[in-house]
Formats: sequence, structure tokens, C-alpha cells
Amino acid sequence: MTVIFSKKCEIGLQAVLFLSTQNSNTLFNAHKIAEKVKQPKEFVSKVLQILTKSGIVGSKKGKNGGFFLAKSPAEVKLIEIVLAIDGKSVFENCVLGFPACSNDNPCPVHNQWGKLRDEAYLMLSKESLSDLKYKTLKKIVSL
Amino acid sequence: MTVIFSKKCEIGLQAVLFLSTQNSNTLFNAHKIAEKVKQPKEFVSKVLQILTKSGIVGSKKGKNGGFFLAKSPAEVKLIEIVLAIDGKSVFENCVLGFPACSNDNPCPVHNQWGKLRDEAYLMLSKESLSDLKYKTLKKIVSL
DNA sequence: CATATATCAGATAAATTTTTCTGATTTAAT
DNA sequence: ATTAAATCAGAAAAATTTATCTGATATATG
Repeated sequence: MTVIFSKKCEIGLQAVLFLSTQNSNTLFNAHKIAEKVKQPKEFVSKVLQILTKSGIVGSKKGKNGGFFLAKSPAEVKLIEIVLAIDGKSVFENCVLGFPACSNDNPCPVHNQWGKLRDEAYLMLSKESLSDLKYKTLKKIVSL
Repeated sequence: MTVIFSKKCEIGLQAVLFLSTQNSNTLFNAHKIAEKVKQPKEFVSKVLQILTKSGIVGSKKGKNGGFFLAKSPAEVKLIEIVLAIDGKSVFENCVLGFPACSNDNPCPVHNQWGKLRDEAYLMLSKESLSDLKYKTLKKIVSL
């Protein structure tokens, strides 16, 4: 099982993180990216299609084509990738699975989870891909 | 999609929370519990079997049988239910899905997520079912 | 213009998770 | 004893998610 994001989303995050460490003039095809993040090529390709539609990633068809970061790494936050792939339900639904969990009708851990959820959102919104670049490089190299 | 726990686990948490608001001398059969937490009877029954094996819930077979909290609500923490059903992988795996994420080989958000993960663990370990009783009652009534 | 190599779109397959079903066993009550 | 009502165990079905395949289209290059 994944932690809080879907597998799709994890792969999307990994792929974008990888792209952010590379010169955005250089294209990487799905095969190359899949190899870098050690994930199945077709799945990576599918996820990159989603991210292409949402404008985070750009693609070029045909020979010597591939994918690239469509925005400057300084402008992209991880939260964008999460929202584009998994949507916002992780940040809205009750952690215990109760329906209609809200301030007016809270579950037993509503406030505590609310705080953690907001901090998680912040964690993904605060730093840009360029802020994370050094750490990302170190991690990618180790894969 | 669920937030961080599986559906099994959500139902387990809800069922145990419900039981903790009731006199532990009284038995509730799967049908009744399912009705209370508004979830499919057979699924509730399956999850209660898991919790019975792990000793959190007790069961009595035969006519007038049913389930009950096997421990005092003052002794049970939500984390026990989570570990019994989903295991500890949520608290161990990399939130970005990278393999071998560790202090020696951290992902770009390793430390930040580590903090949140620990706080989530604490949130589930700190208060007992009896501490949560008032809040639980209020929520259950509203379902 | 022809060819090789990409993405892209959508269908299909496989795997996993969720849900339901069936039958066996247990037990209280008559 | 017999019966009714419950858990329990495991299989089966349905749904969802993950992964793969196929064919169409696009494009750089010779």
C-alpha cells in the first residue's frame, strides 16, 4: 500500500522531481524517465500524459520527442502534482472515514487531524522544485 | 479513495469507537453494528473477525451472541486498531514512494514528513477510547 | 517523400481491494 | 433434542487501481 498518495501520484511526483533536476531544454522520453525512477515505462507514460494535460509537463511528439518541465522549477510546488493527479480529496475527507465530518459535526480526531492535514498541505506548497533540487538530485542518484 | 487508512481499517475504527460508547456487558451483533456505522453488514463482520483475532474485540457465538470490546475503553488506543488492520507500513514507507527512504538516504521531504508521521502516530496513541467517548457519542448519534 | 521514433488515446489485462455469499459450527432457549 | 440465531472461515463476485498493449498520429531526419 501507498502512504497517502496513489501510485499514479507517487510516480508523477518522482518523474517531475527528476525532470526538475535536468536542463528543461533537454527532452526525456518516457523510457528514459521510467529508467531513472525505476518504474514501468507504460505507467510512467500514462501519468505524464495526465501531467501534460494539466500543463505542468510539456511534451513533444515524434522523433527525438519527449517530456520536459513546462514551467520553471522555481514556480512549481509538489502540491500541484498531487492535486492534478489525486485531486483534493485527501485534504477534505475524514481520516476515520466518517461522512460529513466538519467543524459543526466533528469526528473524535477532527481537530488534530485537521492540523496535520494543513501542515502536510503546507509541506507540499512551501518549497518549489528548485528549492528541493539538491535533495532531489541526491536521492535520484541513489536509485 | 480513503485518506490514509484502508476501508477495512476505517470500518474497524468506526466499529470499535461505537462499541466503546456502549456497556461492554452488552453484545452487539454484526448486523446491529453495521446499522450503527452505516456500512455493509458482511464487511463489518469480516473486519470484526480480524479485530477479534488480535484481541481488541471479543465475540460470542450462537444465539444472542455478538461482539464486544475485549478490553477496557481506558486501555485501548486507536493506533492498536490501525496496526491490527493496516499494519505499520503507513508509518514506515516513503510518502513520495521512493524505495529505501531513510535518514541516510532521504527523499526531498523526508524530515518534514517524518515529523508529521510521528505526530499522526501520537494522535492515535495519546487518547484512549474513553478519552474520546464524549466526542464519539456526538458523532455516532449524527450518522 | 519515406522512415524511424516519439507521444497520445483508448482498450485490455492483471492485481488488489472491497463486498457479498455460502456453508459450517456454536450456543441459547424452548 | 430441536430450533433459531449468531460467529467464523473461506470462496466468490464486484469494483477499483495498477499495469500493459495496440494502433493512430506527429515530427525530425535523411
